[in-house]
Amino acid sequence: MASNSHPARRPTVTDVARAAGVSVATAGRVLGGYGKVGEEMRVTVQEAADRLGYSPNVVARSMRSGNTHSIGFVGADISNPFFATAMRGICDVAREEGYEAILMNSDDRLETERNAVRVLLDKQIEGIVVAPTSVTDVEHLKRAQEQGVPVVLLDRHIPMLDTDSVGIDNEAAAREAVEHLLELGHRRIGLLASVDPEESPELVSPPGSRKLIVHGVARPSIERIRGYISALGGYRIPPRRRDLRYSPIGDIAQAHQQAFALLGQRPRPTAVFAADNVTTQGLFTAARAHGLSVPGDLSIVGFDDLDWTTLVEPAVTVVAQDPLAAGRQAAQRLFLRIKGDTDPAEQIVLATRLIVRGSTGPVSPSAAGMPATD
Amino acid sequence: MASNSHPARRPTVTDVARAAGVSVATAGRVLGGYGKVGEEMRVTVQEAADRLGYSPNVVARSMRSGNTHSIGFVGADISNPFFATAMRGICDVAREEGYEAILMNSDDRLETERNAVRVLLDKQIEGIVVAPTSVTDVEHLKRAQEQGVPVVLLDRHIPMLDTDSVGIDNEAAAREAVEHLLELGHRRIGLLASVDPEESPELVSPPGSRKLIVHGVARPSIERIRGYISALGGYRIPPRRRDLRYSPIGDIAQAHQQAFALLGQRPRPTAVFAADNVTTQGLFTAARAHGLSVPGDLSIVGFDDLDWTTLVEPAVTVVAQDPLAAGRQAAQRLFLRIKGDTDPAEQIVLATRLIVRGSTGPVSPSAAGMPATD
DNA sequence: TTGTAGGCGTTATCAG
DNA sequence: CTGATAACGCCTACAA
Repeated sequence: MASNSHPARRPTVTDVARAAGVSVATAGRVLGGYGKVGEEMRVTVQEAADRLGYSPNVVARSMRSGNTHSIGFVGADISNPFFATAMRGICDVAREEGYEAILMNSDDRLETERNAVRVLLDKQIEGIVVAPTSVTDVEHLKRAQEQGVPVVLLDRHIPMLDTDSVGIDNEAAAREAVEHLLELGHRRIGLLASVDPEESPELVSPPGSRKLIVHGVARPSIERIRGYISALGGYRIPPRRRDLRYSPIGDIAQAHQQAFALLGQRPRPTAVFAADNVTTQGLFTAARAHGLSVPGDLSIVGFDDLDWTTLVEPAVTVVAQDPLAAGRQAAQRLFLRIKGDTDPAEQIVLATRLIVRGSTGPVSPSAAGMPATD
Repeated sequence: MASNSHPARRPTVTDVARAAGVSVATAGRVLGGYGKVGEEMRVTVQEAADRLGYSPNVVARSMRSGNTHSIGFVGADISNPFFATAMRGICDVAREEGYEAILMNSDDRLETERNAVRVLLDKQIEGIVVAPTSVTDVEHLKRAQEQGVPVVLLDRHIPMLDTDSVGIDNEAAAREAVEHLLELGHRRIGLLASVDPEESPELVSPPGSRKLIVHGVARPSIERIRGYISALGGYRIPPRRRDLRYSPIGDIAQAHQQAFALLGQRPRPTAVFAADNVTTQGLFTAARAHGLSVPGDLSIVGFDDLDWTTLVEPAVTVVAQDPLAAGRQAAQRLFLRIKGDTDPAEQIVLATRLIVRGSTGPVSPSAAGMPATD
């Protein structure tokens, strides 16, 4: 009842030792569970510890041992379902290993990410999982590695950095999605993608060529655009600039507008591939706003198997990835490195799956304003 | 180029002091930004620090000062959108204060939660935001407070614990939702709720009374059931046991099944209130599985304004809360306490909003198998 | 088996 | 203003 007014300083090994009438070394051995201690001593000390409510100060322990048993995770935004689920996987693996995870949001801003990494390093975390904002500006990540703190990349691979990464084959996944549409007879297929306004992709057609080439760093959306172009190429269809629309990352309103504009064209694409979950949602609402019947007037393929894609009518055909597995794998890889594994960096590619649902169907003659060229 | 093979030990104040040819005390003053240092010394030390790439070891700093600049968050599951968004709010406020957040999932299991809290305390975090699993078993939280570590409750209030809490008025929110249905003329209104199988609510009718009373701790779902009963009571409608269905927390398949069973009754309720986002989804899919037209055959009110509720047709009428604000407020409260505020514990009640959308409409004569009793 | 002493990196205290 | 020194709580040599 009579608790001290000032919040009772946590008892230390020294306190327990004094209370038990033994040396700090002995108390330490019992409480830390190392070395040899006689049976009587052990119980005496343990009783004293229990009585005082002793619990180890892991900060002091970390200070001595150098092991903080903490890892860091840096992602764009934890409220994004992809990162939230990945974080869940990371936390699960961390717990299995007796570690905890510190979470930092980068908001997809390089400066914030750099800060986050620095803070984590200063906190002496033993490893970092990061979904990097930039694939070119990576000094901060390199520095971490040089300090002996392993880094695992999530959702992105950085060739110039000798680092494990966990992700998917974005180009192949997109290609599969678009090929699905092509096989259904669609020939005019639009694309929606989220891009960083600062480093938006450039579509270049070399002089004298009808071909279109994408310039830009290896962000997921860029690679997915490549997949789209590549799939069309397989059918000898040149992509048209007007059929590719971009919106800023994470901006659902812009995604809707871009999709709406894309679908307002005459003639209109008979199918659209949305390269990420935000544009998928924008595409879906835009199709409805235009009063288009799906898949009658328009076929839709989206990215990421979010709940809502099965709840709407018709359910949306999507490219599915597994963020929980991605998080787990990234963490597992990280712990291998923490434990000293020095194998060459590996690029782990997780499977994606095209889930065909009601939003895609054969091209209808009425919808196809322009017949296929072949 | 010639980087050491063994990952270069981080330079310490001592290293910098030696390199600059000054005492550790002076170097410490410059690098830690405390005390008085002459201008020449300052630049000399700073240059040496930059040259060596010095960065403070905050673990050692924490060890001395006792301030780890870390807080903990314990929630059921970060991959749940509610917690993910709340965590986002917590992280944002923490960053503003120069703190970081350690995340731990409790999976809604008491034992896991206890462990999490213990680990966090041992890590010397300075405060905890927790969405507690149990409102009765709170020894671990009390212990934290006794150690001088402030605790703020999220999404739940525990009367027996003298602790700040941030949440909503679950009973009032549910009542508003059900009253909306009553005003539309519905008289037979079903309820779906997620409950902990271990402490499932009991519906008791005192002998000789037609009244139904809910026993159970103050979990959100229980309070929402109270709101449902209270709303019906306002219209002199006795709740019927068969119209109340429960499914285990987080189990979407069970939620669907329970909803399906509820809608399979003859006569069927003309409206259903789902008390949380999982049962809302189950209710929506079950209605479709029965081929019911909404709101023609059945009106639906759900809980939580998730994305999908606006994407489906018709959009779902829901009770909306603001998890981002909840997280922010909880963290703000926590930092007040960390800074020493000793005002009496406050129970912060955030506003909810009934968003009326297409899934609710007036009761149709054909759907009402049984006329109202009055 | 038990105890003593020192140090991890930082900051605070005290002299100079 | 600067420097030597002790201390935070724990663990590990080493000595007894």
